[in-house]
Amino acid sequence: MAVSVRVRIAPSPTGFAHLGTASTALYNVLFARKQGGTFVLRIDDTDAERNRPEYEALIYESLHWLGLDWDEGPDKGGPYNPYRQSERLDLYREQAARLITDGKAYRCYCTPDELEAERKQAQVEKRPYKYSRRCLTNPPSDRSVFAVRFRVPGGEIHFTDMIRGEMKFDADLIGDFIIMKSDAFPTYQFASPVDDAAMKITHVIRGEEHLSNTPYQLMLVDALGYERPQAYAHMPLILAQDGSKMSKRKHPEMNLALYREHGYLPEALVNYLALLGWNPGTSQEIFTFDELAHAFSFERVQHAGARFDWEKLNWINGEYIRMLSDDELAKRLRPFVPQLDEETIRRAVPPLRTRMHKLAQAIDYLDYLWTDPPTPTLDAETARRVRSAIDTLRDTPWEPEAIEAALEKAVAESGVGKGKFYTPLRDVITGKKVSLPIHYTLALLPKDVALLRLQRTVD
RNA sequence: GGCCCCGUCGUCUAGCGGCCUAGGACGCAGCCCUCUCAAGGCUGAGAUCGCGGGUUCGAAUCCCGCCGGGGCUACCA
Repeated sequence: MAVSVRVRIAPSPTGFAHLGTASTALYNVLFARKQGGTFVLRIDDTDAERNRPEYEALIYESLHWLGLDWDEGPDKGGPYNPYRQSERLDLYREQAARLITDGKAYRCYCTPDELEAERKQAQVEKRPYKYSRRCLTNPPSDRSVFAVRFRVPGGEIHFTDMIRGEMKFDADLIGDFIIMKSDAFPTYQFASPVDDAAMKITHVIRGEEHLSNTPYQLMLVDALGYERPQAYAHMPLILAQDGSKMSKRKHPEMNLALYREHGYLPEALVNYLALLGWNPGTSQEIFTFDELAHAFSFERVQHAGARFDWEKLNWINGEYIRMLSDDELAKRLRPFVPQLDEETIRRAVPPLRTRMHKLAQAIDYLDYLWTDPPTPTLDAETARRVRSAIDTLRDTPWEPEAIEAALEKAVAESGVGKGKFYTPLRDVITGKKVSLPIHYTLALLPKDVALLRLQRTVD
């Protein structure tokens, strides 16, 4: 009888919500949905120094925006409350005490400086560093501040990674590591496996940076007598364009808020993220969420890190924009052009939709509607053509089709081509070299305003 | 330094011993459409499969070494 799948993400609220969190969350959700399992959100706020509640809110917000909703979490509760590690401190302390009682962990009174000296010494002697176990064999009696160190049993650690297969680590190479900090907070290495066990997590899906951490956590799981998770999956990292690891400092694309601000559709970002490191084995590029959940499998996850590529994201986002209905696109455009009324936005959608790879670009096409462009100086011949445009437009119904027809007639009579005729009109109306097709450009502007802008250049 | 993961067009990738003169997508170039910009259509350039050895009748695919990148080795997660 198979127990139902339970997966989790455990982000740290130490800064803005970032891309890696979204990516990991996505793979967890995809797996959970496919297996009919449960997706848990746990807040890993054991770094008292750097955690901030507002960052936690940012995580909720970003994940909700992406549609990656969780079944259990600090905000909605669940059978394994609480879901914030800072509220589970008693559990970690109890378990650490149990390990100490069992002789599987011990108090370490070494100061950071002393440990640093040990490490340096090892480096000088060109030998791999392992904690000296000074506090295990010969603890000082005159100190009171301590951390708790796990007594690493050594041996070989085996586990299954759903992406890479059977993994094997030599734990004799791992030194005794700290599980409880001197501030009585657990380290990640400790809190994570304790909570995974307590919350009955069956599959641990996380970034590749945790692959080497797995033996640490498995030793703890064994020492505590917990059941091991069924399997792990370590997802390839998302790299910056230059192939380096993404850093918050140098790579703004890490910040999830940025995507919303620029007008990337959450479903497009999800689609892109799914394709970064995974492929369906078919030529399909655009997926609904359900299609992703259905097609997803760890066997088809890439083993190497993948570089983030704006161009591909832009293309996918453009595809999604073009697939939206007129009304839906108008609705999503609203926050980007608050200067415009709904009716105007709605009328701008048809010519706009093929011209954006992100929603914020609408501003470049539409800002002439609320910004008065400078009045250019026209030569005599151009002025003559503008006058003829004014004449024909004055009696034309203010609709794109009618305007187009009227203008084409004026063009034919002018003896010059459309390009020569329309370019100055575009310049006068928008002040730009690029705009929506001229008849839309005109139609979106109130007729009197459009005629005024034209008229004042020829007066 | 030690341990672990990884290495196919610029990028994301297909490939799991012969179907590969290495396929697709993004991007790029040209042409068509066209009032600008897009979108769309059509064509095209682009990878000696990191390098060097093996194994094999035959290797991008298997093995070894090297090089390169990344991760872990924290009282950060």
